[in-house]
Amino acid sequence: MKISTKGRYAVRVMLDLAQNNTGECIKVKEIAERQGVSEKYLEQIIGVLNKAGYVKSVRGAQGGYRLVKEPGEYTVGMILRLTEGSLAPVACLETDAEACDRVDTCETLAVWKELQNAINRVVDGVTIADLMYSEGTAKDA
Amino acid sequence: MKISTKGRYAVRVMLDLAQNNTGECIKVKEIAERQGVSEKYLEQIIGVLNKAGYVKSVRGAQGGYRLVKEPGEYTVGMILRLTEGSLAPVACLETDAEACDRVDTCETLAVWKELQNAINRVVDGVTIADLMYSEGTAKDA
DNA sequence: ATCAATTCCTATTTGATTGGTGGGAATTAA
DNA sequence: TTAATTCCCACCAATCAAATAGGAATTGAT
Repeated sequence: MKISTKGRYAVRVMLDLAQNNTGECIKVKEIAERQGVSEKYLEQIIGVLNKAGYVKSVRGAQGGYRLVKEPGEYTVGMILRLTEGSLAPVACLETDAEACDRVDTCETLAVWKELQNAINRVVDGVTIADLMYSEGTAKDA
Repeated sequence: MKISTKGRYAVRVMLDLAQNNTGECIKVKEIAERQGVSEKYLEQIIGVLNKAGYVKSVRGAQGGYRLVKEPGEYTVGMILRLTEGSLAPVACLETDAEACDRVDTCETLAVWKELQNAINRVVDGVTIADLMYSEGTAKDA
């Protein structure tokens, strides 16, 4: 039940782009330095964000990346689902799941559904904009 | 972000013991047959439940397992934490986590904390007794 | 006393996934 | 033309998931 570095870094990349937005392109190298993460690895991750249209790339010298939309329009859930693949806590709840033959009698399915809903409510309720000025203070804790 | 078979099977074992309780010992073999899962694999899993004192074993012929407490006293969270290890969505929220040097400035920590709380609320709010008569109907869905 | 059923213990295996690294082609502003 | 950058893909090491396997220890029944 862990979110992988890929998903976490992706959120941090989006947040970094939002916080350091000056209208200019931001290079992977800069993000990697600020975030303390391998440039090569981030390249891959931001590539996914790019293909999905979450960021816009400019190739060549003086190139880089910028957000396509406003920070408030990206939920953490969107980013995680894109990079992690799925947030379903069990495979049989995935959208493309092949039917489990126990689905009609599975007494545990109810818990996993509740869990999935709870997870979705959190990640879909938080946007990059929400993270921009929070300085590490959780609503709860 | 998946719950492994180990955790899921553990919940099903506990539920099976609860539903098929006749006062007699229940053998791993029976559970394996009912649940459609490898006997040898279940052996390992129930061994963990046994060491933790969640079930009581009787060795030798005519031996088997039974629940120690009432079904209502076992939450899904207890069982999952025991078998999965931890339900924290990121390593830095684990109880024995070594401090991340970004902890003071980490803007994303707040989301992970919320997520963890949401997960805990669900799994700690559902007991084996709750699952016993549900027949696959989720509160939501 | 023996036997068969059962739990208990631990090693091994297979495949997938995670978390990267590395090389180099393509693109483009200066 | 060159240097900076994105883009693309192959590869790798370590870890984990999900079992499988073999046999020792225990015990009720005969």
